[in-house]
Amino acid sequence: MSNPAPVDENGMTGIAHSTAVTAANTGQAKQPKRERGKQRVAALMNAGAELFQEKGYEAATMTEIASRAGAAIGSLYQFFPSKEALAEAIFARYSARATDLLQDLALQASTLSPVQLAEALVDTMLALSSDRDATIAMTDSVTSIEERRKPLRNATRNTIATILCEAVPALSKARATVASAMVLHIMKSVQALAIAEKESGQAFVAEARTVLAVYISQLH
Amino acid sequence: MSNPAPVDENGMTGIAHSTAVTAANTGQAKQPKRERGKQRVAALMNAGAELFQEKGYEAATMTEIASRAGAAIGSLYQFFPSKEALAEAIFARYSARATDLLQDLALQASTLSPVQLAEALVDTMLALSSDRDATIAMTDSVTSIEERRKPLRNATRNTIATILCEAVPALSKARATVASAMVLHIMKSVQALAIAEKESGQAFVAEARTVLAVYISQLH
Amino acid sequence: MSNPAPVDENGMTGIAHSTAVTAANTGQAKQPKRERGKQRVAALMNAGAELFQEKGYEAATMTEIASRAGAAIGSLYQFFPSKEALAEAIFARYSARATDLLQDLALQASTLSPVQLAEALVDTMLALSSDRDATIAMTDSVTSIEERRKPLRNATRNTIATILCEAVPALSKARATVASAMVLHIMKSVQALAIAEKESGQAFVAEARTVLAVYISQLH
Amino acid sequence: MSNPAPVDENGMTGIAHSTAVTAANTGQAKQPKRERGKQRVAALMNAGAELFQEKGYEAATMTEIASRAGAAIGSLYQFFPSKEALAEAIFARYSARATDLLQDLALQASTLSPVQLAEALVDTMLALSSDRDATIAMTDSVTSIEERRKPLRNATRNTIATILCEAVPALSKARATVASAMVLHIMKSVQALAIAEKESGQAFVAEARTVLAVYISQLH
DNA sequence: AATGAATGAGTCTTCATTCAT
DNA sequence: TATGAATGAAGACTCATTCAT
Repeated sequence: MSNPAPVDENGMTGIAHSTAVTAANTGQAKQPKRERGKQRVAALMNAGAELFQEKGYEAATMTEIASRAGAAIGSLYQFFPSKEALAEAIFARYSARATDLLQDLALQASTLSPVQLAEALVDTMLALSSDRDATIAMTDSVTSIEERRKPLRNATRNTIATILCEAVPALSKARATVASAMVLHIMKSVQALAIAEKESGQAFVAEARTVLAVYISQLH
Repeated sequence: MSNPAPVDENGMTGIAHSTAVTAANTGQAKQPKRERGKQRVAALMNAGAELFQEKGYEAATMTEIASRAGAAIGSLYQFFPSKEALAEAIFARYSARATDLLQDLALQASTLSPVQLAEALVDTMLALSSDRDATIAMTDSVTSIEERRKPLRNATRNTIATILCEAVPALSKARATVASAMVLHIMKSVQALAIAEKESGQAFVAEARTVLAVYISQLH
Repeated sequence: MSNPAPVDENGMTGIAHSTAVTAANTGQAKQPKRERGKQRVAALMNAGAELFQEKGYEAATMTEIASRAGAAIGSLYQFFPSKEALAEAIFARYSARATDLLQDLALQASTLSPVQLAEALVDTMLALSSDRDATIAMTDSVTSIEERRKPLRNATRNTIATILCEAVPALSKARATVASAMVLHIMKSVQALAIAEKESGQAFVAEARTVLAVYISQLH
Repeated sequence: MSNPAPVDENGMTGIAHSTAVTAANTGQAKQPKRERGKQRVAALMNAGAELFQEKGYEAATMTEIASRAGAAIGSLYQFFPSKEALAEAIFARYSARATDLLQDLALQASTLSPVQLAEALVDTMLALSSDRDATIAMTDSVTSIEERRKPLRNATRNTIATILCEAVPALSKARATVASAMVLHIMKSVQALAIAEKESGQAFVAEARTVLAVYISQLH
């Protein structure tokens, strides 16, 4: 909302389905043992993602994040030992989701027509929008995320390149690489244009599907 | 650099050539009377734009901005009464440049082929990239800029829509509006892809030109 | 170790053998009813004494103390209702030990030569060194201990004065008082010099015995 | 006051008179440029030394230190970028003073009788008492000071050993080394006993002079 | 006009203590 | 009784802004 058209790199890996999706794999965060704890961790991460996206990483305060999740500041620190750790956990969750989604798509790529593929890619983007804004907001400020982002982006592009090669058998490896970047960029228009503007959103999503289909169709 | 692929909305107005390009239109900034003052203001704004882009709005400190511009903190406040005022001045400069550039393009639009138009649009984007990153970095944190951005974007889209209508006479007003958003988004890929990755940058710029040409050509 | 040469006042009372050695005399600590409880209390106090000495009173955290004693934080609070209560219990234990030791020495003082007395005093100091560091570390931060320390010191001096009077019958009460303070101070060199420097430690202990013997011998 | 009998190692170097005594040589502290600044730095260091000694390093808060010096918290941080930096500056001042004082004494050692030497040593101690308590309070908590302390102590002992050798020509190097440690320890009784107890203080100072004279006289 | 020391509100983070399980 | 998650007051430190020089 406050980030009307953030179109950064996105992220979806070519690696097998991410094993863990919880905060723990990020590093220091204490793993919640009880069911209650899991819910709290999720609430905390959601609140963090929202606030990071609304006001930016630096401007979002840990106190407000805890407060929005209905927790005390101490509780937030029980699970995430630092603001950066929280940011990394959010990034990890986003990264895992993106990876899973694209991976699934790769499995069916060879059976899809350009139009169907375009639709599937747009849908993938729509499903990820929630954490994406937060991820973008964190990039400039959190060094560790800045570093993790490039690999994610490369993995994503590779997977898309693979998908393109399956959908368009004649496509050379080299062309697929460049094309994957453009496909990814066009996919982002869904978030940049459609989501930011609810009214005319539908028209933009439709346009994105069209452009993607046209672009994929003309690849050779 | 630190902002690998920031592809937000950009900004180019449909309004007549911006009247003032200096900080003056921000309202707060004191107008320097002599040449020396103008240079200092420019240096200050450049330093601010650089730092905002490198570290993000919040992380950039007024002290460091002044320091990079070779000025004392007191001098910075002499011209820009607050950090927000500095941010607005930088945004205003970017906004004015974008407006001017696109406005010029609109004058020649009717004489250009789709391919030529695509090239011109890409060139416009390349010319603006320096201040764009800073503008994006400021958006989340500076409320006043968040508000100014939408109008800029709308104006930009209108101008692009106008350009498209002139280049593709058969295009309806409604379609031109949606198309302008997509054109703008594709233009941003230049910054998102090409600038962020110097090595393969050229290939991406070329791809952007192609995609834009293809997209414009198929409009009707 | 981290307290290379802490030579504060020490503590040994002139009062009869301390009645209770456990945390009980602190007032707050709950008396454990079974053997297992006693062990746990001792473990907790030992862990506290160690940590207070290693990192200082403030830097030592209740969580780490419990953890080192192999107990949960809740258990620690079961026996010691506050950090200060734990500190007081440790002080009380040290105080009682010191009192007992010196008291025993007083009983035999009249039968000892200056050299033998010097040796006995040095041995007393060596026996107490473990808790002394912790006690010193707590003094600055825990008001209640700061207050308890002076009485302990006075009592200790009184007992030493008594010992000196028995060992050196000609000694006046007034002189014995001043001398006791100096004797105590020299005793502390054992901890300050000998313990802190393991290599040359033996030489220092020997020197302390000598000085003490010389000092006592010349009293009159 | 709250540290009635702190008798840690002290510090006086054998190196030539310390070059700089200001806070700057400690490391990061910004050097005050105006006269006003120097006064402020001194006030800040005095307040820090007082509070560290009264409540211990951890318990003393930066806010209270600034407040006692009549400065804002921000001003304190202008000169001392961290609590540790302040601690180091105080230690450096103490270290320099101690070095200077002992060095001066070494120059006249050969002309002094044991009694005169004893008096001079006691006077040296009295002159240093103000910063000594603070230094001791900082030792446990500030790693960098813990490390600096041993060298200071060694240097001090060396200088004292040199003094003893000049005063007692027959003294072997080895014996002088051990003796210097004991002399230093006895010197500390001045602070431990005399200063802590104002009433009977005089008697203790006198006793210290006596013991020192006796000890030095019997060296051979 | 230029300078940079001074200010203090606001941020992240820690940790003693409580209490539901 | 034992456990450890939850709480929030308090502390170190930063930085936008002011103002005396």
